[in-house]
Amino acid sequence: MSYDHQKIEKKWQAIWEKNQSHKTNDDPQKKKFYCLDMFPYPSGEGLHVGHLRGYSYSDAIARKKKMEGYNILHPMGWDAFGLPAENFALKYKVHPIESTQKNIANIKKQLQATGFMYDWNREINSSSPEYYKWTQWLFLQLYKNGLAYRKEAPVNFCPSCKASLANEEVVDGKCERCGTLTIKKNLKQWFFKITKYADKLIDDLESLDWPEKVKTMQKNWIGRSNGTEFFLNVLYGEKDVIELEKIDKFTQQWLGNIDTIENCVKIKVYTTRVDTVFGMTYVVLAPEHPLIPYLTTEKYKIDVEKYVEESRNISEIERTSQEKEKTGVFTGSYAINPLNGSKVQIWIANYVLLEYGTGAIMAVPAHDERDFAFAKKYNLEIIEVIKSNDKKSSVENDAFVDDGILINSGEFDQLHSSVAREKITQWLENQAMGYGTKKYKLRDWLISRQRYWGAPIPIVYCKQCGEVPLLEENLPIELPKNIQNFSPTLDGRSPLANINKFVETKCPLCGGYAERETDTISQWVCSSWYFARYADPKNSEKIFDLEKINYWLPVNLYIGGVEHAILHLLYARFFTKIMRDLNLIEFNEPFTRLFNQGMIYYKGTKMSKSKGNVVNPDDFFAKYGADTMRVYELFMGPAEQDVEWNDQGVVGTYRFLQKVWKIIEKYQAQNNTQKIKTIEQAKYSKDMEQLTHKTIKKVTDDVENFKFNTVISCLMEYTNKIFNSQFPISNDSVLILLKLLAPIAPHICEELWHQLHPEISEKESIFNQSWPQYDINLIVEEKFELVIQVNGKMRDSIKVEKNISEIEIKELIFKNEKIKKWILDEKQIKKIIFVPERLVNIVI
RNA sequence: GCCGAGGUGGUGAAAUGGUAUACACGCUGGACUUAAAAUCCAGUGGGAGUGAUCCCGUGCGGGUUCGAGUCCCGCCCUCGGCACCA
Repeated sequence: MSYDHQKIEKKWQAIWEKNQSHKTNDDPQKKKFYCLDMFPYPSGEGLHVGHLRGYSYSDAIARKKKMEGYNILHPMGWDAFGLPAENFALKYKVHPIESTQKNIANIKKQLQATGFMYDWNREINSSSPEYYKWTQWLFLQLYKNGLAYRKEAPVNFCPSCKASLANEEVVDGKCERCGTLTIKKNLKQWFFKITKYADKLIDDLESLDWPEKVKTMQKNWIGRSNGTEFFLNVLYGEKDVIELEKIDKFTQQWLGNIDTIENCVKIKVYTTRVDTVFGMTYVVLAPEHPLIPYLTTEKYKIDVEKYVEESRNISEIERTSQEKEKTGVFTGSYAINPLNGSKVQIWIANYVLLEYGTGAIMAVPAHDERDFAFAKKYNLEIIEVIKSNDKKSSVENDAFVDDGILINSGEFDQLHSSVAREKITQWLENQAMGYGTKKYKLRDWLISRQRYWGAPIPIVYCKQCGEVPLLEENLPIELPKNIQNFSPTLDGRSPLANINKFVETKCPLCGGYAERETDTISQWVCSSWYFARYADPKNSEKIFDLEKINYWLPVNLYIGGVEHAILHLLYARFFTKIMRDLNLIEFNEPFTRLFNQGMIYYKGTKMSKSKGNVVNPDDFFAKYGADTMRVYELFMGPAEQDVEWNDQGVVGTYRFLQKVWKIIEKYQAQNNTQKIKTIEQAKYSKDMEQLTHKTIKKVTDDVENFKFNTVISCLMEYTNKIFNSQFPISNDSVLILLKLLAPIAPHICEELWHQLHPEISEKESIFNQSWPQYDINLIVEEKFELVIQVNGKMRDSIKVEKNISEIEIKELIFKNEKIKKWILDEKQIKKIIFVPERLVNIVI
């Protein structure tokens, strides 16, 4: 019987299904391992072999861990809400509920055909009311704890998706999904206060076994900086102070705690380089800064108004253009440097952003590249206040931006930058003119979407009571199903707004007429907590049971693409911290270890159906089988690296599996009762035993380190050794080969295992066998290959006893014909380097 | 510009500072076959030589070392991420 992959793969998938082999039971007595894949969205295009790479890694790890005796949680589910699913439904004019179900069924079939050991009893679907009930419930918990709020703000809006986006969903000013340039739109939107957790989200990264790249990306995204905020007294024109009463309420508020100091207007600036404050030669406000009208003098009014108007229009369209030419305009007013009392011009410029810091900066052209470029352009003064150690550099041509020794800085001269920052901040604090503070680039998370296919936000608006959260017992608020038109609208309102039956409701507080919030919750929220639900997926009373959470969570290993480095992984960490503060869980970080598998390219680009360059798993499985695909995908190259799919390369792994099959055939055909007869055979048998244990060690270690490509090459070598031998195959070597290969190629190994054990029932499985252990004593060799080098170049190698002495080696060297050629006279030898159990190097 | 990863045969790629190119693909030759496929065997970095052998070789230029793909310094290129964040 030859290797019929189609037959055996179908056979074992059916048997595993029938016996519920992959069902996970909570068993507090057993050590657990939670191995999680990022759940996919149920795309209408189905999966291609590129999608299956990450799943193949996690399945191999999960199966190996199972053989090592762990209780495994290896679940799968669907990130079913959101734009892709909805757009698919709109395109094919079906209801998203229907298309989502269909797409899920299709992908599930593909995953099952690949033979992954998911426990489908725990399948979850983020678009099912049983699930989004708890998404809504979490929203209410955030709301009650002041972590969800509604605010009118200029938000990123995608004109093509017709929905608002979170900052994280805007890449280079474009919609992360469809690539359309986003616009700013003033909308009343719901936000989650992720900024409250900024410090924890940075600091807790330390403890995680994650790729450094991802940690760095998150750190940069949160963008924490330490600096100083301080106030500058302001003069309207050259000499008049502006009294606070003359400023409108909004601007007063915006300026913050200014009125606690004096009764006149000050500008607040933020800097990380307060050590350079004596080099301040002007101050810059962002074009949207609310103080501008109060500061602009008559003489400059026309210029300023024109500039502000222009930058308002430009900022929306040209924000993303590569050429970021700095422009600006003088207001006519001045600010006073609190450190030395010098009077500096107040400018408006496009390179200062309102949203970051205080929307205003002190400009130190000598020590900041942007200020330098601006000062050169507008001919503003440049004062050097930091001396570099490097005598050659000067602030004539470039800003000097490193730390150094202060000069031209009064009492702070001669201090190093790092000391000066502390001293000057202290000085400002003593004068009540400033303080040390931290700033973040991270903004609060915008979660409302003006789309149909999402969980409705559980809030109503009542004429009497205002904004009212729904009662928990009334959850879920279900999406209306029987509607004709769920297309997004152009007016920035959700399609739900047109469904009176949905909108009109009663106020939970007063019972009077109220209207529902019609925006839905971003699908990123749904995926921010799903990993916890798998521990208790069917609980209808609680979001999950704490005991179950305590057993299974956190996730031991999380596998997925690097494209989620910021969005999903940041949101999930944020939700974990919230759930912990709500005492729903007792851990701090959701994913202890993260692994990002590389992408598979095909014909030069990323596999995708729209580009027509996919390898369809259904076709592939028919030709070579799921096991071959799994072996090939892991063999292609290092797991974290992008790799190119090669149709020809596949056959090598197919041949490998066939060879494994033939070995078992050969083993079964041979007479296994024969005793070892010859000396050669005895030696072979000993060498083979040693190789077996070496192989166990290598495979075990490399799987742990995700080096599956070398795991497979090692198993290929082992297989070749067994296959090419003229001597009978030992029982040990075939059983161990099958066990080591089983996590990667489960079907063929299960089949061959059963062929070797015809007496056991099909309920038994190779995956209930224990992972092979190696005996370190058997790996140790008595002899080794001694490399003989002359001047670092290998000239010969000889097999010698392990405990050979240096004197004995010397004798061997001088007897060696090949080496004699290189050494004419022993007096030539300068020295001899001995590397124990490895080599000897003769230096002449 | 800044941060990160990488650059090794015809190709995918191996290599705790110690035999560079394991494993696999492809290619060449051979066996089997009427033939092909499949399978099996041998060879396969470049150069010189009948040959044993020798020389040169891990993006480029230096350095450390008995010995460097690996460590250090300075460049070049590719790919990812960030980018007026004061």
